[in-house]
Amino acid sequence: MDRPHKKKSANRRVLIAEDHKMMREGLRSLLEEKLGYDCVAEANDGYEAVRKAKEFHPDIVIMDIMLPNLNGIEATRQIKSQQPEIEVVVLSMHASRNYVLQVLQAGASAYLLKDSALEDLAAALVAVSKGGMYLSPAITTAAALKNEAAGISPKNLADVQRLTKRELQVLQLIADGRSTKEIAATLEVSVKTIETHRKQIMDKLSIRTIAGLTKYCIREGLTSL
Amino acid sequence: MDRPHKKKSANRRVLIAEDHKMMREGLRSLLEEKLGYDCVAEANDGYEAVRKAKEFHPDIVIMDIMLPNLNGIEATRQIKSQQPEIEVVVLSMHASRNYVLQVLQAGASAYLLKDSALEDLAAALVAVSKGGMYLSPAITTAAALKNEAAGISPKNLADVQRLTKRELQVLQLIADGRSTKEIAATLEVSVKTIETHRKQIMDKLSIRTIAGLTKYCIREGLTSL
DNA sequence: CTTAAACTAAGGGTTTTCCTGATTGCGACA
DNA sequence: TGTCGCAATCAGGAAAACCCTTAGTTTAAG
Repeated sequence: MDRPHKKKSANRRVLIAEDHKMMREGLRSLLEEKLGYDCVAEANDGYEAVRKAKEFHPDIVIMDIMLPNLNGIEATRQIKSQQPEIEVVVLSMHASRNYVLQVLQAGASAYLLKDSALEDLAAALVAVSKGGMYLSPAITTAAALKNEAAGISPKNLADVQRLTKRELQVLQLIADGRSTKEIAATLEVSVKTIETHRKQIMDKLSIRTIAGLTKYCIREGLTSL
Repeated sequence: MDRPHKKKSANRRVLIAEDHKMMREGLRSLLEEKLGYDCVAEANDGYEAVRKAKEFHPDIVIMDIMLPNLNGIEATRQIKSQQPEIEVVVLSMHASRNYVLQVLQAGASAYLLKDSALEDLAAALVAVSKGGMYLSPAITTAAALKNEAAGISPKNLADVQRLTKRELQVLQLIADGRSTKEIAATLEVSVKTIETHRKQIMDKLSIRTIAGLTKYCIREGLTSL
């Protein structure tokens, strides 16, 4: 009664926030032709997503996590803080554990990998319509995550966040392409120290290669391309 | 007459090579519902694309450029060398000039950005069906590129593109985080050989670190995050 | 047939990494 | 006020990777 746009016979109204037009149109086609949803608007970036969510009051927002200008997580946070009745389904390329946590914190109700099947999307949409949650089957630690997300506190905010200041500093330098020796010189400590830090970092992140660390840094915005 | 599968009344048959299932299904929906094509097969990576092209003999292959294991360019090259009558439409995230050149060299007939509109895809498909070429409008240097592509010679190919097939292969594996030893094992050659390739790559690209190579690969779409 | 370029690889010296400890200093907490 | 945990520092020695040079084979081009 307080949501006049919700008529029993109408399809559920969806906003698609995704920066690749082709993906967007593909999604729209899937949603409209196969799943019977109504795509009332599309957004190219995070800001547009927030604006159009306000303008169109969709029931559901399908949100790509990697949006220009304002990323999907932040956009989700803003939408949920202004219109908590809107359900957000986040689409992501990667099954990165940290991401999932952040996404759930931001208030999203579903985390779907982009290589999930249509059925998964359908399942996610049904789940969130009923006020439930949905995590991609591929997210193996789903149950654990939910628990974590429930009792969230800065302490258990992902192994990842447990990097110390020094380690972050070193990690950034590694991803910038500096050698261990250079880093040691820059920070004015011994090479051995940097080696230890690197090992710690790799252990904490469960990443075993420089290439992996670099990618991680790019994902986390610690370095640029 | 030498292509018995081409009947006047049948829809044109398409193979989709794209590693994200959701994108794949979206594309399939667009192609089948809106454009009247027949998606006869889907491929998850480059090798599968080559295999399924042989198996299904589609008229057109829609090929993502960023495929795991064997990238879209190499897959295109292999398909075109075995079945030159198949037209390949390459999809890419980036409007990277070098890429376009490589793609055309590999024998593709169209280069489309993933944020093109459906009409662009439709236009590209029509163009290649008629034996034409199509480049995304966003590729500003399109005309210049075509000329370059016509009179291609290894010399003017930009330092960057002088990487040989083998070197590209090695580069991709490096950026994926494989060690020299692992790469040697994978390609079944000696560690020394890989070292030589790596050195060649670094010389050609003027990049001296793994982190740099990784970033380069990400920029160029040779690896994903 | 000659040349060039891609791919392969070895030898041998240098550097980095990897693994296993160890020490110091600092805040927490009983 | 210990002592516990943890961040930050560093070392030794073996293993791996790196660097530089040289070179054989194959293949495509002229």
